[in-house]
Amino acid sequence: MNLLIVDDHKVVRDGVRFMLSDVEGLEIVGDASSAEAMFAFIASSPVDVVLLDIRMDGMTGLDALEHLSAEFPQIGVLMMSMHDQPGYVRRALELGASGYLLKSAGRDEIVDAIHAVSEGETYIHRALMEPLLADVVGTPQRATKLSPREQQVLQLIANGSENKQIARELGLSEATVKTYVRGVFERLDVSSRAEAVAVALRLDLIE
Amino acid sequence: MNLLIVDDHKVVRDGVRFMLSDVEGLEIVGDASSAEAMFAFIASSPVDVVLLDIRMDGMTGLDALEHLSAEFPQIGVLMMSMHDQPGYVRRALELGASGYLLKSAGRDEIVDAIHAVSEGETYIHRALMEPLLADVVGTPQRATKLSPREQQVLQLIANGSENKQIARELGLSEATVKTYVRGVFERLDVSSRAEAVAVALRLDLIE
DNA sequence: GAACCCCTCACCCATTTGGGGGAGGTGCGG
DNA sequence: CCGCACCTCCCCCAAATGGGTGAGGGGTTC
Repeated sequence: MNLLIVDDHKVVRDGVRFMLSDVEGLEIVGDASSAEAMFAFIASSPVDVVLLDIRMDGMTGLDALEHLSAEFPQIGVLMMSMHDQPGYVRRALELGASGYLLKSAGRDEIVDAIHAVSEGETYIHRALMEPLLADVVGTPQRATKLSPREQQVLQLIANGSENKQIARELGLSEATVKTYVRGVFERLDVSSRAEAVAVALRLDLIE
Repeated sequence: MNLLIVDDHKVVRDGVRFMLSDVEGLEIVGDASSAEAMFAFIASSPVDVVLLDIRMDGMTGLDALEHLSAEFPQIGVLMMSMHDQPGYVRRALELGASGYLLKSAGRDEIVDAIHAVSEGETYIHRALMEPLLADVVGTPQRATKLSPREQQVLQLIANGSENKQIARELGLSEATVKTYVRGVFERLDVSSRAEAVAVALRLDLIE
């Protein structure tokens, strides 16, 4: 089985390499420090499972995941993250991830997860399952995606712009901007710009 | 020389361990996954240099750094981070760090940094020096710290509260809350609550 | 073609925010 | 003791925000 490690932190790449170096039937065929490098590698070499960091420079892990599972659905993607918020897990699964690991995971768990993913199963870290299920069953799931315009507007809000400035910046009327802001509030289930920014930053919807 | 690794991600701890396992004159005497564990270890065993993740569960790396350099000034602290914002670096140095590494660092850089720190020098990742200097020389340095009250207020703002609610929550008058908000704006050099939340989240001043 | 989402804009209205000013109190370090 | 930072509160005022309702057009999907 061919494993590709994608993470922009060299210590993590090397750490995983060492941890998995003596696992039977598993070959680490490469590593990449960016989404671009990952796609380049996949295009030239067969890969069965990708171990993908959820947060990277430039294109984030989630964006990369989206393209990856759209273009190469046969490849199993195991997301790795330092975040244990259910929102991340949910979004990753929606975008086609086969598994979700925390960076606090030990060797055995990583190996288990890779095996599970290579056999088409889904592996989720134990500690994440419960809140995830509660999230699914329970509350009116907070959205995990904004429309492009909404995202733009929220980004500008996070940068300190007020509606008038945003309208000018985007070439819209102020009324339209207000409509988008309301849309953001609804989707994120918040009631102020500040809270919206907090939530969106946590969910990686904006930078 | 005795090195202690502190990071809540097991892959990072193990990665560093493997990377440094064959370095002459360097002994990795232990690792810890939390600030509490770190202090417990230091209390019972001599440590020369601590490799400390800037972000951890519970007490953050920066909090831990503050206590560490206050109580054990003879210990060299090398901060490790995924963040390359100058704000982090500045704050870490203010709090007594001897060096600052990115997690994208390779083996050689880590070894260099540890040696530098053990000899009392300060090691900063090349790419971080320039913006840091620009920051020092240039613009009216954005503050890196809020007063406790300001921090509380901003935290509530990030959670969606408005001034009246904050006042009730903290048992203050609305006027007082407004004063704190103005203080936050000044310190962070921003002009809206939303921007303040964005900046503070990035600087880890609030959760 | 009907349902649905996204984009765009408008009007109304109460409340909140942002930005000045000032002013007392505590407590700590030089 | 004096400054300084922090905490607390008050006044004023213009501007921005949040919360409705409504409405037309474009595109996709079923």
